Amino acid sequence: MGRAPCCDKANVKRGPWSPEEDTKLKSYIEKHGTGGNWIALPQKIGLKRCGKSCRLRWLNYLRPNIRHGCFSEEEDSIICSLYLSIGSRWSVIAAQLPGRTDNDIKNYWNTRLKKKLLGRHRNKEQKGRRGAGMKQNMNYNIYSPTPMVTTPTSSTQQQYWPELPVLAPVPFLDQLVIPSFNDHEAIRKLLTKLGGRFSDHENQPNLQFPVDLISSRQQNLDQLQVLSMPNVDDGVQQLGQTQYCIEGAAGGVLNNMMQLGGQSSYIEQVMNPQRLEGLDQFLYGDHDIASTSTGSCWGSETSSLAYHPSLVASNYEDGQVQECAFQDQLRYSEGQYRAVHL
DNA sequence: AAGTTAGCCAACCGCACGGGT
DNA sequence: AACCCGTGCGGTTGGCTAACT
Repeated sequence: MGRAPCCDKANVKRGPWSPEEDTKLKSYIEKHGTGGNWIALPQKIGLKRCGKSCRLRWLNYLRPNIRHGCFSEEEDSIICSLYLSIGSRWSVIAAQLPGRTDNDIKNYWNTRLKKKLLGRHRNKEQKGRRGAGMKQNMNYNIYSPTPMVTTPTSSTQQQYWPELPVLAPVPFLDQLVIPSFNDHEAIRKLLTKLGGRFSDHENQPNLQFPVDLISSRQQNLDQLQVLSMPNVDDGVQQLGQTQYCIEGAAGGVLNNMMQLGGQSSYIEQVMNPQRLEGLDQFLYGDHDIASTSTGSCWGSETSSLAYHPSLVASNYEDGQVQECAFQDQLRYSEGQYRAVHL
């Protein structure tokens, strides 16, 4: 025997919402709030709708500051980065894009962004098979959390990305489904080609996040820290230790990140513009990706996390919360995400 | 012009989780 | 500890529209 349905399916209206229904729901919630009980809400208003349907309509369409369509390049980059790191956690991704809903992002990813990525990838691969040479300067790595290091052992002072910490366990990601060889994997491989370089996880099982970077990052967050969803809280507390930035962000996002804090930020330390080039060019440019070979591979099937605090806090400037984005985040999260002034 | 296909997106479904009892 | 119930979430569906044949 399954659980009882949340409402009487026979007596609730389904399908598209009428303007009248929208008005009723919106005006009521604006005046009285949800009352903490979506199930009872439609009866109070006199709507013949399921409570869940009301909630969905409000969250995805009626609540203030909702934006639909016209995703910016920055948003594309953020979505891609987060998707590659945390998978289809649409609500988490949406929380980073004020005004966007998880449903919107999900639809956008499934209908456009994924195809955009794969389409380009395939085109480039075909190109590559036609004999394109190796591109040597594609050594940026949008995933590595570590700063570029100049090795004195090289006569040319070559820079390299230390193979650190590649797959540090992220508490709330340990249940991620290991992707089969499907689109996820294809995209991951693609992004790897863009420069994702991962160390051999098996050979370096106990990698730790560099302490100096942790402290640096945390100093920048002393104005405000955004704690993530409940089951993520523990992970957030360990952000500095376990998470690293993969934001293949477009310039605006990067700028926002760099604005965080007055001092040299984590992002500045770990991000090399060259490394961002890959994703952006992949998305928007005409970079010859397939001709690139970095010998990269994903160190493990488990996903790493891109949910770095700098991204979370990308709407903050000089420690001040930009009110709109802040409130929107709070509103959207409905308590699932808590902004905490420390 | 009519039929077919593909793309998009709002809405629904069902499961998991967490709080309350 | 077990159960109930509301909520949140991701996956899926169905309808509308545009593009194509």
